[in-house]
Amino acid sequence: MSTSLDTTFAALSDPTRRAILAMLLEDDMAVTDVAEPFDVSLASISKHLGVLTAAGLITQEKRGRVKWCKLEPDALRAASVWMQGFGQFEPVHLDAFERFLASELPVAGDTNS
Amino acid sequence: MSTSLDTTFAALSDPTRRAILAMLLEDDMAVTDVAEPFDVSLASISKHLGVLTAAGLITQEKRGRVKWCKLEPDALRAASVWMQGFGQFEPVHLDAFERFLASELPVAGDTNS
DNA sequence: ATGTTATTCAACCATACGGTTGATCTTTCT
DNA sequence: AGAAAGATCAACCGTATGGTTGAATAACAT
Repeated sequence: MSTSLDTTFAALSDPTRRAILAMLLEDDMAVTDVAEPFDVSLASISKHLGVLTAAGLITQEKRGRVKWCKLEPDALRAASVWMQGFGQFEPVHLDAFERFLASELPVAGDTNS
Repeated sequence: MSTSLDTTFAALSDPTRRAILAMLLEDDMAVTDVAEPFDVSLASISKHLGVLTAAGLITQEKRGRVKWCKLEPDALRAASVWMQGFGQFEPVHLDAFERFLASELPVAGDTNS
């Protein structure tokens, strides 16, 4: 299952995809609902979800005509281990994480890099 | 100083660049020496170093005609925090990190993704 | 049977990326 | 001064990426 670090990091390099992951952190979602907050076409989101799936960061399960997207946090483990090897980062403060999520929300149409 | 997660993750998505970072973990290096183990042109490595510099992952200082590359592990902090928010990854075993480094070494010309 | 909703496919476009080669610039060595 | 070493620049090439639109497929509703 473990896809390469190449794929993982490439998947994480896009802000839309990171925002999607953050959304899925709260709960599983249907493709249409994932797409709702973003200002791009559904097809584009579908592609992003494909990239995330290929990277193993999410899984998709079709139930009826709805395809549910589910976060797979374990896929981040390899990348996380790799990165932590470069510095003894102090244990994560949930606060810091919350701030990052906030700064990356898709909400408004601002193209905050 | 903090460049965007976009830039950081994109920089990390290339195996050559990750290998360069791993090399710099041991010691500062001149551009030519960085390039030595790789099977690509010096210009290509120079570009990679430019990407890493733009991402803040390394700094370059010219001394004489030699440009020294220095790892800046702090630049990984933001990305590390972001990732750890997605899972309660147990504290890093240095062993695991060593294994990753080994699996990513540029040594032979094998294109191990 | 027909329509509507959920999602993807296919073709296309512009831009970015990793690589190359050859010229260029700066610094050191003799 | 002239040559060699260290590194980047510039132009180019092929492929990948993120976006679009319109058609297609699949499942549910009437």
